[in-house]
Amino acid sequence: MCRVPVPKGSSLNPDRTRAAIVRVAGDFLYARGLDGAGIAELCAEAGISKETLYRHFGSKEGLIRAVLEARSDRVTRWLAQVAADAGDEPADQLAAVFDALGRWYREPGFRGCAIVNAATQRHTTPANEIATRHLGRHLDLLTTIAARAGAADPTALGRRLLLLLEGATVVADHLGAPGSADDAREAALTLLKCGTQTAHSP
Amino acid sequence: MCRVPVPKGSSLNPDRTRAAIVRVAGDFLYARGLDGAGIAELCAEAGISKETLYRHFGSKEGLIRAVLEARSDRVTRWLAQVAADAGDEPADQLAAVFDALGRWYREPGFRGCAIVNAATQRHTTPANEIATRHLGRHLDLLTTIAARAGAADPTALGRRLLLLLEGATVVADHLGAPGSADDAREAALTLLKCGTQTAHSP
DNA sequence: TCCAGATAGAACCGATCGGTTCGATGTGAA
DNA sequence: TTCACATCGAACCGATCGGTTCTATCTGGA
Repeated sequence: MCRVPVPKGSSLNPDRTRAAIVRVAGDFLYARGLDGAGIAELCAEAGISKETLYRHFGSKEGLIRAVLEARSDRVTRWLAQVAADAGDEPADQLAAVFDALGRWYREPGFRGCAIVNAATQRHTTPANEIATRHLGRHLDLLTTIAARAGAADPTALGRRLLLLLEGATVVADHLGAPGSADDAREAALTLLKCGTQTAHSP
Repeated sequence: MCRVPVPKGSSLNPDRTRAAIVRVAGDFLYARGLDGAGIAELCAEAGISKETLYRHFGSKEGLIRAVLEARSDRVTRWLAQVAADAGDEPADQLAAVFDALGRWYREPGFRGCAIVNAATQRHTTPANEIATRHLGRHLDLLTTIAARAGAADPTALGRRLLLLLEGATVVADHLGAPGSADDAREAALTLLKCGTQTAHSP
């Protein structure tokens, strides 16, 4: 009841604490922008003290790096899983990816891609590097799908599909058009068809 | 030589002063980000006093609004002119637009679209509204081209082309790939061809 | 000729920023 | 039992923030 540094009965687990901070701070910084909230408010939101934050992350930039890397890993795994769950047909995988994006765009609090947003706000390391790697991961996924579809030039097709993915996210955010995912899906399927030498139906 | 409020021989012209501030502040805020520089440094960069800035714009947000509106107008006119200069063929106009974007991506100091960046950093009015209108203007241009090309569904094709435009800008910025404009051009021409009922060559 | 207004430059304001330190209090492993 | 460590809450730090106010100086139109 009274305010004590370590509440009785609490379990002291630094790793778990750190993970919890990354999770809460990630949501908070995404919603408010990197410069839209101070450390004090962030700590209050996370229910931790500033000392705890600085012991775990060293600085605000350190926290941001941890948050962005965790988010990039999560999003990358998410899209890969969505594609994998869509079966073996590349066109189905592509459609599933954009459909998943569309559901994301419609979630309350959607504000675009957190990693791209962060790189836009900072445009310096580490945000920049994490964003570059993040887009590269998306490019890998799309290029792989393009290759499995038998594209004449899988890397070129992958790059074009990436434009649709990133464009859809920007348009959903700033034009207020979550339906951009549907447009992107249809465009992607068109590019896939036109970029594929032979239909591989038996 | 000595520091005087109004240098001898200077011509007092508030409108011209205001326009100059918008121009310099636009470049400065684009390069540094809206929260990356303070008013004091901005005024030093523009060679004006804080009082002058606040008399013309009232607040930092007022300055940002003026800067973004001016930028949106300029970019919109620029792309429309590029399309107009490319002749009557819709495919040529589309290619010219993406080629022009590619030249922009390669300019030193390119940092993505200033308006989209601002909306990402603020995500509140007025930046949000200006960004929405800005994307809408691009959409108008692309939809018009799609319609003139005889697209079966000009508005749908316009929306898909917009994804390519915005996606190319994001990818050029954060993946460090100015060649995204070429990818976008090829994808756009493919979508145009596939979305057009009949080739209108005589 | 005169005066309203534009402007520079500097001082100043309260608020907030990121970050540090400290004491009190608890946990968990040796 | 002991002690290193995790944690909270609060006080504190210098710097910077956006914004205001002042004086002095010059322009441009009445």
